[in-house]
Amino acid sequence: MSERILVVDDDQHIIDLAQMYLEQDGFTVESANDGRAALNKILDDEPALVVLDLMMPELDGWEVCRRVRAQSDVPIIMVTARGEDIDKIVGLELGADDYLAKPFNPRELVARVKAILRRSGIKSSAGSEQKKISIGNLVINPQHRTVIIDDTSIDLRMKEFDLLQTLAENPNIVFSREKLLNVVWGYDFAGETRTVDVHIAHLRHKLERMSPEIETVWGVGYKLVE
Amino acid sequence: MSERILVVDDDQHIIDLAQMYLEQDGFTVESANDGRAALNKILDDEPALVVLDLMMPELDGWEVCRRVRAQSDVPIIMVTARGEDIDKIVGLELGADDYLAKPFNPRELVARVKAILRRSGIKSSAGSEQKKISIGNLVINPQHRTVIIDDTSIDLRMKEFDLLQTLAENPNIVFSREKLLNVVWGYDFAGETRTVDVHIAHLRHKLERMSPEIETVWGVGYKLVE
DNA sequence: AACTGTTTACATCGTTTCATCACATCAGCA
DNA sequence: TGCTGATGTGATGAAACGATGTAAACAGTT
Repeated sequence: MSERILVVDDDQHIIDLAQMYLEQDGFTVESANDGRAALNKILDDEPALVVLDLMMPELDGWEVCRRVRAQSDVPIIMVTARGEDIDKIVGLELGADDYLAKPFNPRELVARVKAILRRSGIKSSAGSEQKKISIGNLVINPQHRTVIIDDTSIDLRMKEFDLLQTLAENPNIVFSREKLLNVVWGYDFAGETRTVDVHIAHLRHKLERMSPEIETVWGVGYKLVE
Repeated sequence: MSERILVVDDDQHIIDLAQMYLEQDGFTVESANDGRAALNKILDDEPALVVLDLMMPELDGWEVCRRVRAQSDVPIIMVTARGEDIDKIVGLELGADDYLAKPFNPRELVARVKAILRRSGIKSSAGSEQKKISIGNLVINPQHRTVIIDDTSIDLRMKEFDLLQTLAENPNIVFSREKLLNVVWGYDFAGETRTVDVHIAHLRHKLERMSPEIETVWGVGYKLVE
């Protein structure tokens, strides 16, 4: 039986992205688009954890958090725009358990959800540790953030690693540049999609001896194929 | 009361073609065949806009433009042979408001004239927006450059669309291949008239379900009949 | 300065669009 | 009917366009 996570945001795109990643790790995701709907779902459905956007119509995150806390100890991860007063959010007036700055990397969201659930003593049915990925002669260890090809360790930079991990988690699946920007850079990264190309080029250069290859799907994006 | 446009060119054929299309859209057209006559007309008659060929006997377009600018802010569209130094023309030394490369499509000339007049805040008495064309089960939207037959969108290439639009704007009127080349390809397109036939064939194939038909008028040309 | 990441600039590649050719077919006419 | 020039249309190659690869310039951190 998997934990139910409630994701609350007025932007459906963010919900979709979070949902995709949480479900991939074995969670069940419910969603709400405004504070009032969120409040109802939290009290009625009793999710194991709530991801709550601060800025919302109807009832904002602060108010939802305050009202929930009056009746429940459900863990809450607050999502905030950068620059908002972080101190007030965590552990203080509001009693949120953690926070995440926008734009967030969905993989980081998953990591925090797992961390909080672990801390709360709830045993996640989702494999609580990230597993090694092994494709051909490529071995990725997400815990240590290391990449090994034929027993040789490869030194990757952060973006390169995230990019490779994303592709390797779903081999043979094509990722558009936009999708990669969403996942690796965060959902509202404002820059050029061409940036992806440059990191792909770096990866190809460093991973010359890798047996799975990063293939270009013309007009669409990239995929990793064995 | 319609705007007066002055068209200046040493080739009477170009003037005639431009005049036909501009008048069809509700403008009044005056013309001049050389730079000196142009200068006089501009200063005496004060047209709302000037279409000026760069290459002319007596006074060339550069010189005319320079002298006009000394006394007047009348919008000028410069017509140039391809490959001439565009940057020098628009907004720089010469102060022209727009330019058009030869050979130009008369429909595009009309569009630019309207755009400039709109930008200049002069309200065109010509219906300033292109209207949809609807014949039988055929609907053409020139703004979006879309073609719909029986609620099904048809994907046309640029030349195909221009050709169809030209025929559909004057249903039951026969267009010779030369006329179609003038209007769709530009007035001094040098190629084969048979090129028209090929595009007509493409159109007939794509528009099989269209109720108006493209008819061949033997020895003359094509027309669209309901 | 060293390091990382982003953007820019230009070369290259793949696709689409177009013009022309080649040949088949057709309309008109004797 | 047979002839002739006009038209229909698939095939082909060239050009235009847009996508991608990649080095190098630039910007921000540490």
